[in-house]
Amino acid sequence: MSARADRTENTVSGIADVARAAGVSQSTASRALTGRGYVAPTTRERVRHAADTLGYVASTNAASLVTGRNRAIAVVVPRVTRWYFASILEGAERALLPHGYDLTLYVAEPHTRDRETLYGHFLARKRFDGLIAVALEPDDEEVSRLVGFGKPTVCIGNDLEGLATLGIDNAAIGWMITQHMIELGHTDIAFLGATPPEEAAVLDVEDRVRGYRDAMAESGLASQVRTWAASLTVTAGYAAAASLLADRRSRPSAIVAACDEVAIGTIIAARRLGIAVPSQLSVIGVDGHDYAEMFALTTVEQHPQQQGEHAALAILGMLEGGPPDQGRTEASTRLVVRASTAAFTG
Amino acid sequence: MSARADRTENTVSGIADVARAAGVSQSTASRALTGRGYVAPTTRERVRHAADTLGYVASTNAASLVTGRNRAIAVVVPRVTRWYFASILEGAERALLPHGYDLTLYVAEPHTRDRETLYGHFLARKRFDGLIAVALEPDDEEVSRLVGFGKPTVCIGNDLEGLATLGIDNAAIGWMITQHMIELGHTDIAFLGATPPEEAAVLDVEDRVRGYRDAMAESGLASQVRTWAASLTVTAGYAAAASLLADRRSRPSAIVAACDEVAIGTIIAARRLGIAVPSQLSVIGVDGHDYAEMFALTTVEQHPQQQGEHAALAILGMLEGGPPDQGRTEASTRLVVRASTAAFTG
DNA sequence: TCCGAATATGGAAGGGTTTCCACAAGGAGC
DNA sequence: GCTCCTTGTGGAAACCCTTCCATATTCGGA
Repeated sequence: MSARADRTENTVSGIADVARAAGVSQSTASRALTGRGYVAPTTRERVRHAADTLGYVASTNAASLVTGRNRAIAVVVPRVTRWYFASILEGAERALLPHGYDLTLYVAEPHTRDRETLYGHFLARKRFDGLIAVALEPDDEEVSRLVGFGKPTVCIGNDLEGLATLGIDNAAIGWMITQHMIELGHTDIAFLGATPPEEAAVLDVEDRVRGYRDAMAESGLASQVRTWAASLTVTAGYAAAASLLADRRSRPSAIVAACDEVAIGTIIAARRLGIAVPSQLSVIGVDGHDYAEMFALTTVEQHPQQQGEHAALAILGMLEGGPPDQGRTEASTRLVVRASTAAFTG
Repeated sequence: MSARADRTENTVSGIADVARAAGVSQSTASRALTGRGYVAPTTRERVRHAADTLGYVASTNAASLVTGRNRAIAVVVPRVTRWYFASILEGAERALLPHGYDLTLYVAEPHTRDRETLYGHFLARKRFDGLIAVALEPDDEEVSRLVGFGKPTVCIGNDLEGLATLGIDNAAIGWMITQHMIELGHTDIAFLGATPPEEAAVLDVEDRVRGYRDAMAESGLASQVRTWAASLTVTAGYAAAASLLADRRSRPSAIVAACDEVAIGTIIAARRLGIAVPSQLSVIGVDGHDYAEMFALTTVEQHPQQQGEHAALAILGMLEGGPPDQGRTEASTRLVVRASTAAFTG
C-alpha cells in the first residue's frame, strides 16, 4: 500500500521525527495524527504523509501512559475448546478488530489457582479498558473485585448482582424444552448433564435443571424426575447416555440434555446401542451448536457469537461515554424443532 | 491473601508513594520490586511490605515504555472454533500464565482484509514481545513482514523460510495413513478434504494430499487416485462424504480424510447411509481429536495443545536471551489404530 | 471598524516507570 | 595500610507521547 519505512535506518522514528519532517511542532503532529484538536487540512495531510514515509507508528505505551486508555479488551473464559466459548471469542474479536482494539485472552476455570493469579496479577495490571467475563460463577468476592477494577464490564452467561450481564433465561429454557417433550406425550423424561459431584457447579446448568424440575412438577410428573450427571462435552454426554440407556427397562423415552454437546453425545450413544432417534428416544438440547443440523437435533439456539459481538460493542459504547449499562440484557433464543424429537408412541 | 489496597483512597498509588512509605528512594523501591540490581534483603522486605499495604501495582505502560518489554505474546489464528486452533490456544495460554505474560489474540483468515488490518495496524503497534502464528500461508510478503517486526516468532503448522516453525511432516503423514490403508489390502482409496476451489489453499492439506498421491503411486495405484473437496469441519466432511458415498458402484472401500473432523463427518454420514465402518468402509484421519476415541477413529495424533505450549515456551526462552532458534522443530505424532480401519474384504 | 469566537500552531509540562551514573561503605587480597 | 571489587543507595535522565496553556491569525456579526 503506502510507502514503508526505510528499513535501513536502525532507529525507529518517533513523533518528533515526523514533526521535523513535516515542518511542524510535535503537538501539531500529534493532533494531526490522533485527530483531536484543530489542525489545518493541508497540515494534517503533510503530517500524515511524513508519518507514512517514515513508517511511524505511535508507541501505544507512551500514548496509554498519558491517555489512560489501552485500546484492549480483556476476555475471561473458562476454556476455549468448547464451541460455545470459542464462538463468543470469535464474535468479540470480530467486533473489536474494526475498532482497533486488542483482545487479551485469559483462560481459567472458576475456583482455581489460575483464576486467583488472573485476578491478583493479570487483571490487577489494568492493561485493559473493558472486560468481558464469560460463565462467571457467582462468587461475591470475584464480583466485588471485578467491580473494583472500575472498568466497563459485561458478563456473558450468569446474572450477577451489580454487573451488566448478557445471557439467556436458563430456567425458562429448561422449562421450555421439558415442556416440549411433555407436549409430545412423554412422561419418562430424564435430564442429562447435571454437574458431576467432583466438579464445581455451573450455574447455567443448575438453572436449566430447575426449569426441568418445574415443568415436570407442573405436569404432575415430579415423581418421574431423574437427573444424570455429565460434563458438558460430547464425549461425556456419550458416556453418560451409554450408561443411562444401557438398561432397556429403565430407559427413558425422552432426554433433556444440558447442552447440545451432551445431546449430540446422547444421539451417538443411542445409535450405537441401536436405539432409534426419535422413534424410540427423543433428544433435545440447548445452544444451537454447529453440528445440530447434521444430527437433526431439536434445540434452543442462543447464538454465542452474536453474544460475544454484542458484549464487545456494549463495552465500546460505554468507553465512548455511553451510559454505564447496568442490569441484564436478554439474548435472543429460538426453539428449532428438528427430527430428534417426536411424539411418544407407547 | 495479602492486605488489599485501601479502596477509600481515590488516588492510585505510584512507586513514589511506595518509596516514601518504605523510607527509600524511588530507584531503590524499583530495584526491590523488580528484583534487578543490588538491594539489601531487609530493605527489599520493607519495600515489598509497603507496596502490599498500598496495593501498589506497577503501571505496565510506564514500565514497558522504558524497558521495551510488553509482557505479552501475540497469537494469530485463522479461527477459534476449530478444535485444533482452540487447543493450541489453550496450550499457549497455559504456558504463558505462570510466566506472567498476556496472550493477545488475533483471529483472521489468511488472505483477507482482516489479515491486512492485522499486519498494518495491530501488529505494527508492536505491543507484543513475541508472536505465535498458526497455519500461516506461505505468502512471501507476510513472512517478510513477520520477520520485519524483529520479535521472536514461532509458526505452528507450515514450514516457512526464515522463521522458526513447529509442526508435523504433513506429506509424510499423508503417506503414512494412505500406506496404512494399502497394507490393509485396500486399493480403492479416496482422499476426502481437499481444499474446495472457492477457498484459499491450506498448505497442510496440500501436503497431506501429496503424501496420499505418493503412497498410491508407489503401490501402483496412481490411476485410483481420487480427491474430494471439503472444508475442514465435521459438517463439511459429512456433506462431502454423503455425496461421495451415495453411489454404491463408485464407492471407495477406504477414505483418507484430511483431518479428524472430516473423518468424523464421514463416519456419521456412513452410519446414516447404512454403510458399516469398518467392514464396508475404512476411515482414517489426522489430528487426534477429542472425539476420535468415541468414534473409534484410527488417526495420527498430533497434540496441538502441547504444540501451543511448546511454541510459547520457545518464545519465552528466546526472550530470556536464548538462541534465536531458527529452523524447524518436528512435533511428535503417533499413529493410533482403532476400529475405523480394517482389512479389505472383497 | 471593532470584538469575540473559532481556528491553527508551538512550547512545555506531565504521565510512572527503569536505569545510568555517582557516591559511600565494607571486605578481601597484597 | 592501601587498593580494588562488591554491595547498597539516591538523584536525575530517559522512555515517547498527549494535552494544557499561551499566542497568533482569520472570520462573521454588530
